Amino acid sequence: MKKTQVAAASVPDRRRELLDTAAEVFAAHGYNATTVRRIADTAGMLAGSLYYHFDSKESMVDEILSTFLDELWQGYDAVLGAGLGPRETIEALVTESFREIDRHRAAVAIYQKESRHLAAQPRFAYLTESQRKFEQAWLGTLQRGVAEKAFRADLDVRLAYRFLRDTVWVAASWYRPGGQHSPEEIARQYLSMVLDGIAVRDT
Amino acid sequence: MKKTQVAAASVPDRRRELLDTAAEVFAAHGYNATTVRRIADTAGMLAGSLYYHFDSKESMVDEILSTFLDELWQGYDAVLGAGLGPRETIEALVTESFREIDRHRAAVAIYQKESRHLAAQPRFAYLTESQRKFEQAWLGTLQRGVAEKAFRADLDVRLAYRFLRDTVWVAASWYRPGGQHSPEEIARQYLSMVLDGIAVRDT
Amino acid sequence: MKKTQVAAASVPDRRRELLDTAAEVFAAHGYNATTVRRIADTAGMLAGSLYYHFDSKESMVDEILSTFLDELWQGYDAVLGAGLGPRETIEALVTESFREIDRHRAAVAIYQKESRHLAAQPRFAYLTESQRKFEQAWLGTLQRGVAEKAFRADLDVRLAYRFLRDTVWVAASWYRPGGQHSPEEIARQYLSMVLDGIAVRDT
Amino acid sequence: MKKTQVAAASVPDRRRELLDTAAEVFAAHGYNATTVRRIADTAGMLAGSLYYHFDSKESMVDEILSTFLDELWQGYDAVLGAGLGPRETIEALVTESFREIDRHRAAVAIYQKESRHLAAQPRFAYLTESQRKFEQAWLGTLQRGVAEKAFRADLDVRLAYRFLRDTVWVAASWYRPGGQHSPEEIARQYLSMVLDGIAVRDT
DNA sequence: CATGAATGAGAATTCATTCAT
DNA sequence: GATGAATGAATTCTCATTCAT
Repeated sequence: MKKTQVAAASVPDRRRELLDTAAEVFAAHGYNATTVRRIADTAGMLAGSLYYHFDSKESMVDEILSTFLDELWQGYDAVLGAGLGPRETIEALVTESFREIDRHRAAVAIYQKESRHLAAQPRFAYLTESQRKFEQAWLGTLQRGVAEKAFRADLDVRLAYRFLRDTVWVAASWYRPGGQHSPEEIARQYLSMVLDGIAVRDT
Repeated sequence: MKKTQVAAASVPDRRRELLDTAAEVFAAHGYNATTVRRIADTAGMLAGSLYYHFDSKESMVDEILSTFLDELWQGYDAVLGAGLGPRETIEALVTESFREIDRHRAAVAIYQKESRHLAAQPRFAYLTESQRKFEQAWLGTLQRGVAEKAFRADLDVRLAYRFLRDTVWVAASWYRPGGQHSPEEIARQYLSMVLDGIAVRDT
Repeated sequence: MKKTQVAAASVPDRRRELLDTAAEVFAAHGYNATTVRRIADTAGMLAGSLYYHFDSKESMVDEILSTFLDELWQGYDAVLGAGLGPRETIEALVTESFREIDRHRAAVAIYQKESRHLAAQPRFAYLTESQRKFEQAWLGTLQRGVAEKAFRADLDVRLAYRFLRDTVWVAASWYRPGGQHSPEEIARQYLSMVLDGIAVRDT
Repeated sequence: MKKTQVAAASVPDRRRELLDTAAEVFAAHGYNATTVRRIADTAGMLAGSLYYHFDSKESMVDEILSTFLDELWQGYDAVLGAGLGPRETIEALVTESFREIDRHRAAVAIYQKESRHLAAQPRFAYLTESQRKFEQAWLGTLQRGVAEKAFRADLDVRLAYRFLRDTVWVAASWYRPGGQHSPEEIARQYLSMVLDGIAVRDT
């Protein structure tokens, strides 16, 4: 009985397993520098065998990135639809982002490093689209925050947007899941720096 | 005589010119994805001809990165040796960094994207070394700042270090020299966010 | 009991069915360009499953071609043994050929396109042998026809042989069974052209 | 001086030389079955080296076929524009065709065997276009011939067209330039058979 | 200094085939 | 009988690099 369950579950599992392996290798060495052979080696099979499961190396990144982005946007949309104030929205988005980094570190790292080149291909148009929604979400919240006097009026909002965006996502390049800080803890620290600064207040 | 002078002067100039071209292409497409042919095309010559000037593709990045780092450290060392307080040191380092981004945007972008894998090769050991000095300079200043109560005592200093470091350098990926903001202006804005936060203070 | 009968009968039927499918695909795309997977797809199974029925892709063409040639030679031998005059023999051979094209269009097309390279392998020696018998039958009949003054004395007989042979078999490349002309009708037209020419006679 | 001439001429010559080699191999083994390595071997170089001269295997056949068709149509257009009667037009077209077979045997053989598959790709649309012009030229001439009572009224003209077309071009599969018959001689014999038939006339 | 031509070591991908289930 | 997964050899193509001219 258990066997049946396992078998039933194992159909998509093999795929997922291989994609996780691929994501790890892509993240470590970069998409271009990663050979299909290396992925296969890591997965314990021959290069050609990967093609039973995937059409191409490209379709592997594709599936990795789109799966990640789907999940990311589920989280983001929940936050954005929750009717929070600007500061709380930023806090929630940052926290959600670190949770995603925790869950999909490899995918995030790939997204960081490769999305620019990949987005040039029609197949990856959704990367550009995601980028756009991203900007809209963060920039909009910042602008609302300035309007509602939650954020400083003297900020260059576009600069602040880039600052926030990069600050959060670059973390994927050094973050190691299972380390001493939980994603929530890191988010709290980041938010503290971003919102209140690192300088002691001159009161 | 003039000719000799011109010739003498133009030899390194040609080199520099080609390196600038190469840096631009490396920055735009990534080191691996950049073919020697593409660099040559951009420079208006054939791929093989580049080998009159350089030993290899690798030696091109090498020269690009080491030239950049040499200049960077000249600036950093001046700042670090000036006997400034922690906050002023951070301000000066950030400003200096944005000036470097302004002057060597391509080199900085390459450094960002490629230094991790390149550093694995002995030839690029200086990248790791630079990284170390980097960390020492920033982390040390932050720690001094906490000790001297210039920076908040409740910070995770390592986290703050990464935060600062990434925040500054990632800018190379979107910065365009000759835009509306001078590097000093951008530095001022960044520092304002980093030091005082983006939130309105509750006075 | 009935089941056994059906099963007994359906074993070779399934084989035939699969061979027909394979022949169709081979004819449409060429032997080399046809993947086992494509045959299997067309037959509604997976590539590996074909290997329950056949040893190899090669053995599929083999069976297709040899089955066809067996039947062809049965017809030819009947004609050649019937004691007809040269003109009548040619007429009968041409008619028989068009009937074969009608019945085994795919096999004929494969034979046309692939027999040359296949014949290089020992396994397909019978193709060369068939070729030889072919030449003997047609060339012999033509020579007999010239001797008996049924055919023009001024012909280059070898040329005429190739002319006839090609003329007939190439038809397999455009012939569609079930079209407006019956094979006998097409044979009649071909024979009319071949025997009497297309020009109006100047009498 | 001679050297300069040779050098000046050798630029396109190398290309042509390689294309001739490629055409020969394609014709002998089929486009698909021909590996790039084999072409390179025959040309005395390594497979990769071919890519200095050509973009792809496909672009090699492309150039082979289009060069051939260009020349063919030059000849055909001259014939078609000469204002000849139907019979003379057919005679001239057939003769011209055998001359082309003599000059471009390999290209013709490739055209015969591969144009059907190749024509499916947009890049080879000109094959379909050529096919169309072809049909128009031959079929038109035949119809005119019937109307002007040069050709028999009881012919199925479409059948006669295919008959003529195949009859002529298939010759490329066995024709060897430099054999005992000149192309003009072969054309004469073919025309004699096609126009007047192989049977002795009942006077 | 630069070109044209080639090398040779991979790279991604394809495919006939095998085999345990 | 058929499936799913894998193998391994071959194929096209890429690219850094070399070198005679």
